[in-house]
Amino acid sequence: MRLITWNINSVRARLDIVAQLVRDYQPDVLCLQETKVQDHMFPTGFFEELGLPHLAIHGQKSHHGVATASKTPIDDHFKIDWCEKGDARHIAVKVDGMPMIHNFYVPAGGDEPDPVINDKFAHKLKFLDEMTSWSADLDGDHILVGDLNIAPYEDDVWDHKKLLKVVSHTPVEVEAMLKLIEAHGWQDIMRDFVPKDQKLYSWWSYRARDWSAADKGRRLDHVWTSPSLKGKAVHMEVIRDARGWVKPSDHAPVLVDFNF
DNA sequence: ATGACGTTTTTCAAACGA
Repeated sequence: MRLITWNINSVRARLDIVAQLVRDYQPDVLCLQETKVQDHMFPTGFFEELGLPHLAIHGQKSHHGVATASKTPIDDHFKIDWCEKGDARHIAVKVDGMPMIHNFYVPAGGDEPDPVINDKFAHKLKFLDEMTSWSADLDGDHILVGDLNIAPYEDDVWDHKKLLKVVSHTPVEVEAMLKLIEAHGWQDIMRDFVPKDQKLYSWWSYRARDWSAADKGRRLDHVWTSPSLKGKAVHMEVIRDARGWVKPSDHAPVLVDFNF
């Protein structure tokens, strides 16, 4: 089973490269974040033509939004309203023969890493706290993917020391994420395939003059599994090339093959 | 670290992203 997660930064603005990804990599399940489209305007016909006709979408106008597309039928799906804000940051799907797949878009957190003066950062920490409580009570087999907006390890960013006060890599966020991982025993699949002392990124800013040459990346996107699924992932790659496609997202897709 | 870039909207400027 091939799973790809990708923060697409507007699905409607990027239909061409979604098609390119699906054609070139043939995912069984594709999890998108930041779709930036209300459900009634989602390009469902486009996904049918791509061979991913089964959709579970949770969108809103302008911001956020997640969508999971599958080759085979989605038997069940549900959304969780984290922090009771009514925003679109999660959808879970159950596809036959696979574990439950949770697709997340965790709040970015704004600029200032201080919950007292920055409501967005406070929201991010509360969101992580709710995910931690939820994870602690979670039974069964689950896959959790998405843009979690935190690069936890030193080699998940291009310069650990320079990013210590930059939201996405601050100690308070990293501690919250490690606590979240511990709560369920989440397996960090990307790091099972690339050792923690090697650089691994999934996002590069649009603002760099030459993103690839500068290579000032961060690993903001993740694929985790329940501990019961240890050993089921057989391949992982960050599709870095996609960051250089025409009119790219600032995130690269992350691909994992599972042997269920 | 900075500045610079891209998407969206009761648009042509501002909010948001990370």
